[in-house]
Amino acid sequence: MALENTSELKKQVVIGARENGISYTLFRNAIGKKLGLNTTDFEGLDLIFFRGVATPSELSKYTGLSSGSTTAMIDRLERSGLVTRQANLKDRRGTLVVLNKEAALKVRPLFTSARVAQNKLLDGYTTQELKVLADYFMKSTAMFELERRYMTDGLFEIREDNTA
Amino acid sequence: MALENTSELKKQVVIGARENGISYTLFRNAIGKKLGLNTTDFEGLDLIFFRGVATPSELSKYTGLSSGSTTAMIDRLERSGLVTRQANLKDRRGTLVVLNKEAALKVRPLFTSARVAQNKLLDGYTTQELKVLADYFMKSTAMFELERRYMTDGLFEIREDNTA
DNA sequence: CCTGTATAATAAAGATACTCTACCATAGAG
DNA sequence: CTCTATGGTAGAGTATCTTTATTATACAGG
Repeated sequence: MALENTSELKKQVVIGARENGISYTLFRNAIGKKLGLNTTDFEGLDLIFFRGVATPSELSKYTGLSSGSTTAMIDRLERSGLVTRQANLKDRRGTLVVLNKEAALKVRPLFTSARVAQNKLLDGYTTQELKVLADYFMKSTAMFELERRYMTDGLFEIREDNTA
Repeated sequence: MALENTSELKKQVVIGARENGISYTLFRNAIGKKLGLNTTDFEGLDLIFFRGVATPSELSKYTGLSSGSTTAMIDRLERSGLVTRQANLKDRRGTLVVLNKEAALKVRPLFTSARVAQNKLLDGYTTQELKVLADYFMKSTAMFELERRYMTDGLFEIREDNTA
């Protein structure tokens, strides 16, 4: 029974991961709408929010957008008063996009409820179980990243900032 | 040490979940691009692919699109020969969108590699650990769904197809 | 039965966002 | 101190999204 059960469990995990991803995306879209931002702009803001700073190139990679669209996105965010472009002293070709203080005050509260709920959810797991979850996410992320590169570039590229 | 460790682990899980979501989305976008579909159309096709059938309403909820955009999306998928609209005998107002056989043959191979990799990844976990993962995803999905409703509707609605 | 209201889906207009190409400035290699 | 690669922006043309209006059907109540 344990063996069949395992197969069934694996299916549940795969489907669960999928549905979790969907609900997470829809939740984030709802926040974006609350802020009056479209999906793209909120995705960008989200990265800047978590990192504090981001370059247009990073935003482009993160969102999968073309460089032109990324410029337009930053324009819109800047016009909305949420972010500011700053000179990049390390590379004078580049630009840094930083989050405005008022933006942080506007965005953070919208995440509060979910953050609390997520913490409460994780309180229900033992240290050992949390390790399993953290381990899974790390490996799953690496896996999807590899699969994406495999899809995009045709085949593995050995040298790269990542392992693989 | 165990207690501090737990707090740190929770952070890792939160960040891991986030990055996993990002990599999953980018991976799926790469598949969509391979099929010559934009993000929206592929998201729709993806639902139809996993379910076999879907109504326009379901597609609208799933993608977060307006009804008009959903109609346009189905038009494009139909023009691409990937899906077909069928009459819904249970509700004559409605329509059913079904996946064409050729589409399945075209789409499935693109998921094969990732499916195998995902299976291999899950092989590394015990039955007990898989239960933890499945449990987490179920609860996390419900949590985000509740948070989304909370965000969208302003407050909880007790009666609904879900628990809450 | 048949009237009122809600739901499913579509259509078309106008606004918005995306891709692509071209372009400028700077970095880094040889 | 050239040559090529990288970071970013601009603008044209195309594609997509939202909004409003419309048609058809469902379902509840009198």
